[in-house]
Amino acid sequence: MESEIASATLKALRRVLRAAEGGTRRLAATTGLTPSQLLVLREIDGGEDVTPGVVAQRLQFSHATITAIVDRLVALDLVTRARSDRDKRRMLLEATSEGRRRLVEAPDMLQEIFSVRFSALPAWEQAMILAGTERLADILGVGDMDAAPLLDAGPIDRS
Amino acid sequence: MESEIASATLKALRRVLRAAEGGTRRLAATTGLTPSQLLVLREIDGGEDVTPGVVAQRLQFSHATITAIVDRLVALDLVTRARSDRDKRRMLLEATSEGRRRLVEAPDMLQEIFSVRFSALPAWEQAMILAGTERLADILGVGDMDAAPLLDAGPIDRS
DNA sequence: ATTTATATTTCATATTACGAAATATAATTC
DNA sequence: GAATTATATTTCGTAATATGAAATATAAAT
Repeated sequence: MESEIASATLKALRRVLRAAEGGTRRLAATTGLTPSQLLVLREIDGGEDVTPGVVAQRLQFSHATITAIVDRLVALDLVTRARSDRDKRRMLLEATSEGRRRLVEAPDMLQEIFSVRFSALPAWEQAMILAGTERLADILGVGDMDAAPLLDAGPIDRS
Repeated sequence: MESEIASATLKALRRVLRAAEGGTRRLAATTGLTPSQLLVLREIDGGEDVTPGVVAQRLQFSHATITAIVDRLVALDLVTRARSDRDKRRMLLEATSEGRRRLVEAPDMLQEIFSVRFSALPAWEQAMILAGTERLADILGVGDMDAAPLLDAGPIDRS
């Protein structure tokens, strides 16, 4: 027994997911990168002392997958690998200037939309959307990304 | 220059996307299917006279990709293929009883969680979330593809 | 010194995903 | 009604994604 309002919300949520999805794709297309490559490149550029392990954890991919994707990014001269001095087991990943350029050239679509369309809305509507989206995120039960990068521990099992 | 409220909304939106993504993955893991296989199986089970073309359109995959995934679902005895009598170019796809069983056994966790928690909220809050989510979907700019039957997270495109 | 833990890569393998070309059927046009 | 055009799906070749298990290397603990 599902209320009318709940199913309407789910429907809207699906639209949101679909739109976000499409955005990532179009974005990847414009950069010449695959979505996964783009995600990894962003993670690398977005943090300090980024290692393959950190990226894997953040994106919920296996280490082997990250290695393969970083291989490609290095081959494309978008990323460099260097051993850490402090702990020689670790590889430090950094975006090259070309890598950063690509990210700048193909900015986050969601962010774009928000800086344009969202800010065109009246304040009360912005507030309503913010409140609704935050509550929605709460309901779906994922903690704050900054605070808890690890809550979501469900790697895919393909056995 | 980005407003505080816009970036907060963006942040909440990212939490939502993350939750949806994680949900689909965990779900696929429990069924023993890959996320893509699960999405395709759902599309097939969820409609009437489902053809590869319809599935491709709904999920925004190429026909070739759908063919490959359906091949696997058929090999797993979760789906059957049969030529349409009306139009012999078309292949009608149907979930087998085993295919339906899998879907029932592994219901959409996100939807489940959502339904339970959402209905526990007071009516005014439900209304606010609905309004916010619908506006958000409008802003993100995708039309209402009405019957998109299920939460849709993460197929990959490499163009 | 040995053991245990951590970080990453290599390897083998399955799957995803695509575009282009091929195949088959249906609908349209002449 | 034959030729053309459109539609639906598959096949083919190819690249990338993603995994688990094993290998490698370093660090930390006993």
